[in-house]
Amino acid sequence: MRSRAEQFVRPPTLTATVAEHIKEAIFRGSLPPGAPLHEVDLSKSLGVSRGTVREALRHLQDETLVEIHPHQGASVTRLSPRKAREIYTLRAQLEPYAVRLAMGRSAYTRGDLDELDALVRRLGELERSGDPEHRSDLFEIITADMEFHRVMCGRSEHEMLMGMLRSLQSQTRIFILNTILYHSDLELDEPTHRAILTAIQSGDPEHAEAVVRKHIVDAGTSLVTHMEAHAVAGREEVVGGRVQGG
Amino acid sequence: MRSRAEQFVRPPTLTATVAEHIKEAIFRGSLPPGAPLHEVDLSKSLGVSRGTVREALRHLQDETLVEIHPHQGASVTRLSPRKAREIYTLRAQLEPYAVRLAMGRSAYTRGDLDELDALVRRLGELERSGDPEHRSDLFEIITADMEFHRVMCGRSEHEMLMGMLRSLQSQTRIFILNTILYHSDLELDEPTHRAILTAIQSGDPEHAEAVVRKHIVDAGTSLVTHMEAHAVAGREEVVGGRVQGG
DNA sequence: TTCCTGTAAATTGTCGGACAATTGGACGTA
DNA sequence: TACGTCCAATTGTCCGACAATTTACAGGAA
Repeated sequence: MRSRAEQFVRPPTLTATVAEHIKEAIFRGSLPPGAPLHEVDLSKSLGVSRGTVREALRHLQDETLVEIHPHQGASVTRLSPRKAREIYTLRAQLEPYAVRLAMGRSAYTRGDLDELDALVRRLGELERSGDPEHRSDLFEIITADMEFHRVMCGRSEHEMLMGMLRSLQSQTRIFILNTILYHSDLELDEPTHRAILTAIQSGDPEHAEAVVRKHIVDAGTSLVTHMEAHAVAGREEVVGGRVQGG
Repeated sequence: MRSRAEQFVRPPTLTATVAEHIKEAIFRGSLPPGAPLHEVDLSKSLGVSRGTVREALRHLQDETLVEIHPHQGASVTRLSPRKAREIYTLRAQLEPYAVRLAMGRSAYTRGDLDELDALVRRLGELERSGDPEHRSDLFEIITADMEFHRVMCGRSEHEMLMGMLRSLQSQTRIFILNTILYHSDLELDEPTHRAILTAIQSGDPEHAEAVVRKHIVDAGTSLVTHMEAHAVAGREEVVGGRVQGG
């Protein structure tokens, strides 16, 4: 919280709003991986010009949430075990580092810890009450999960690092939502998140770093194993647990 | 290398060409940090439409090479010690990791090592013969430097990691070009690059990793110290501290 | 049938002009 | 000096148009 005067919420540019809208649809699963993003259709259904849609799509491309093939159009980024592995290995490198940075400066306030605690509890409730077979429930679970990671890393006060993590976590959302949905042997994240919080509270940066890294490595390994088991040899692209022709 | 028939060089989209053109100008220093990027001027001087220029600028924004302030226009990203520290700390995290990945799979071929060796030698020649007070000489030196790092990390075969490093190295170019230029107490990079290559050839991943990390940490620390000492008017916060390793 | 080829439809890439929205600065007044 | 108004410059967004390219399909040849 800054002590400065209140900042008014500026109306963001239309392009940003459109990009946010599409992103949200991807996060919720209404736009699954591979879904075509037709410029004219989008501009008509959103009531904006084609140019604005184009700009929004380019931004999402740079966030690697959509793929653009020249003269063929844009589509939601497709999934592959390889991409999953890359995302999780990078997160396993960067998130522990962020936590170490924050702890090295004793940056977690009492308020931060309370916030993390609340997020862990909320995650637990959602995981117990929700049905991961339902997109809306799964969306809530993933949102709580990502929020925990965001807050956890936020205190690093490392702007560029946070930018990278935001992108990686966005992509993580797509993977979890569209992979787990069809196979509900989902492991609960509440215990590990609880363990992370405890480690942070312990005040030992190296310990916390190790716990965070292990959590991410385990989650990544589990997801990748899963995807590879359900992928058909020779076909790398996987969408929503089904194999797409090449 | 695919065994398929030869791939013809596709004419890239105009937007990509324009973005590349502007990027090159930034790398060469003809567009220094803070330089305004006027949409109409650019479109007229490049002979393309304003929309194309806009798209190109958005891409460069997502690469954090230009800043866009709503209704005020775009400009080349400004420098700050903080940004320098962020860039180098991230590189110090990611490049050693890339080298470790590559060495763990024994991915460096004889050809790779020869290529790296040639780059080290070229760097040495440039550093000895060039005058770092001249932009064109400095540009060549930096290009050889970055090329070494690119090849060094390229064998990691980690697409997403390479994407991040490409962006970080692009920004590194801006920093070096526009900081060193005015203060020629430049440290020669040939010896450290030589040491890195030797470490890679030694076959010990942990050793190589450590050498790479030290090189980047040292370079970052030197640059940040430099910037803080010579803080220029118009720059924002100047915070103490040095680039920390892993 | 299967393979090839050429044509047409669909979609994106790029252009130019137009106007609204916003900003920064010049100007005038107290 | 301080303050409020007006104006010019620039970006944000829209529209319509056409070129370039890909894809689908129909039709012909082996």
